[in-house]
Amino acid sequence: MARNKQSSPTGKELEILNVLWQTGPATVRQINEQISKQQKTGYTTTLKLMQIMTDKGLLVRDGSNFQHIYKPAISQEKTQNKIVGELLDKAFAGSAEKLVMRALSAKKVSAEELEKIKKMIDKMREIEN
Amino acid sequence: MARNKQSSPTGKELEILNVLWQTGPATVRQINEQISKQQKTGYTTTLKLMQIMTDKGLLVRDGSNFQHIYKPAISQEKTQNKIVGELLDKAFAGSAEKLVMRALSAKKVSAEELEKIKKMIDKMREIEN
DNA sequence: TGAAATCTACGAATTTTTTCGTTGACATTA
DNA sequence: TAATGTCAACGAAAAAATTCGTAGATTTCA
Repeated sequence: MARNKQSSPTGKELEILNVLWQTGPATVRQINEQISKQQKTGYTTTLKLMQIMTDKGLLVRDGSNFQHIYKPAISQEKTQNKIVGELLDKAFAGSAEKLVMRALSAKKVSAEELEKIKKMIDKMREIEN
Repeated sequence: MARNKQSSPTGKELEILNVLWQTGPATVRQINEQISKQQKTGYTTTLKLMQIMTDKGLLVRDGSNFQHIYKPAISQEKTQNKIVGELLDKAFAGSAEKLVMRALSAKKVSAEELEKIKKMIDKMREIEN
């Protein structure tokens, strides 16, 4: 039975979701191969995790064939929003500005991307006024 | 004995660190009171956690008095950087731009703060060139 | 001083997350 | 069809994170 609304996915769950978001619906084996590139993981480990995730409502399974095909039940966008929301509370006292500042300094961002961000800010300010 | 370099603090650990960063060095009780505002937590639970954190090197303890005084052993800045770095990998495929976009849309940011961010971006672009 | 309150230390239990071995069903192909 | 390989289900174990009860030390103050 599907469980209730959850908080953010755990680390491994997120890894699995990432593969699915990037490559589309996939079998356990395909996902396990991707995951194992970074950190070798047993097949049944990934399988179990994905079964649990299905139970939680994080994944949807098509079991009509021998090989079950999984896909995310939640969008990357929504998940990212949830994660960022939780992070804001947990580590940035709710200040999105502080988080943005950290993100900008944590990693090199291309001039092009910086431009996109500025545009976004301008758009937000229009709405504000 | 102090343990090795860690990955990001766990959820509860972060809660404790937040209190310490915000209010400065404190006793277990003071911290427990703050934490319990959001989610009731037993005194010994917090105590134990803080002892473990001290062991891990996340906190420093002054035990010269009856009431031990704890303070963070790591700066908020460094911790935030680490957390954001991990988050980038885990949930944003390493793209700081995407994270920034999410953060901006996840929470209302004041015009003033938006301005600060723009300034930061401009500064970064100067360095870039 | 002695009862009550407060504190740390410690061990252990609980919960959550992650891992994996085994089993039996189905598929492939020689 | 028989051997071989792939798969999902399941239970259980291991690891990590969190919680708490109890005991003994120190402080407070009536």
